[in-house]
Amino acid sequence: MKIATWNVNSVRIRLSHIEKLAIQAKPDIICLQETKVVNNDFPFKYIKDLGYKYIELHGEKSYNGVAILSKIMPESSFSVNFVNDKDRRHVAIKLYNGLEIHNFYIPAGGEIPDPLMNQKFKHKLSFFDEVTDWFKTNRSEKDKIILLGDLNVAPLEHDVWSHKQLLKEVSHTPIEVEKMEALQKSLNWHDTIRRFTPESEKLYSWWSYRNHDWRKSDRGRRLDHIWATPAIENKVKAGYILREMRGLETPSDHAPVILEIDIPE
DNA sequence: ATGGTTGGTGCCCAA
Repeated sequence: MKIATWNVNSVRIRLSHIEKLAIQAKPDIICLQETKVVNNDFPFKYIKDLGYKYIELHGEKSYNGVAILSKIMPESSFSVNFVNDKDRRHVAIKLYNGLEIHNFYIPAGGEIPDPLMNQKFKHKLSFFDEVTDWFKTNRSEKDKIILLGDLNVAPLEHDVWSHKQLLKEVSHTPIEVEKMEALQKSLNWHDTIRRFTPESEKLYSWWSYRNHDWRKSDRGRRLDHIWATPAIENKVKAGYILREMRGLETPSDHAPVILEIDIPE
């Protein structure tokens, strides 16, 4: 199986980009974040014509929104509204082979990394706490689960272009990394992408629109992740980032991340 | 220290 995650920053304006991913990488399942559209206005026909007959949505107007596009029929799907608010940031599917996939769009957290001064940062930290509790309460590390999406934290020194310059920047502050590590410990999740690129090597999935030449300045961050429980860790065959998709015409600021895993459908 | 760009919206917000 091949599974992709991609923050597309509006699904309706990125249809040709999704088509390119579908044709070139041929994922069985594509998880999207920041679809920015209510369920009724989702471009169903275009996506189904690409071969993704099964579409699970948790969308909202203008902001956030997640989707799972699948060639394989899911057994069931569900969404959780973490931090008890209206944000649509999670959707999950369970397949007939027992594999469960959780697609997340974790809050970005605003500009100021202080939960007392900045409600958005507080929201982000609480979101991590609730997701951690949810997995501890409802799932076990013996379950076959993939957790993926735009987690909006670059945890490792070489997940950002300058560790030193970003220590006080939201996405790379010690408190956020601590929250992410607590989530990682909840089910002993494995970072499937870093297994294939040594921690000493720079690896990014996002480059700001605010750099004139993203390729030249290369001031990226690894905000998008794919994790697996220990139960399926040994089935993982490959994990990588499709950097070239950041260089398409009118691109998303994120690149897709791909997992190849040896689990029969 | 500041500003830089994009998307969806509606007389700016969020990233």
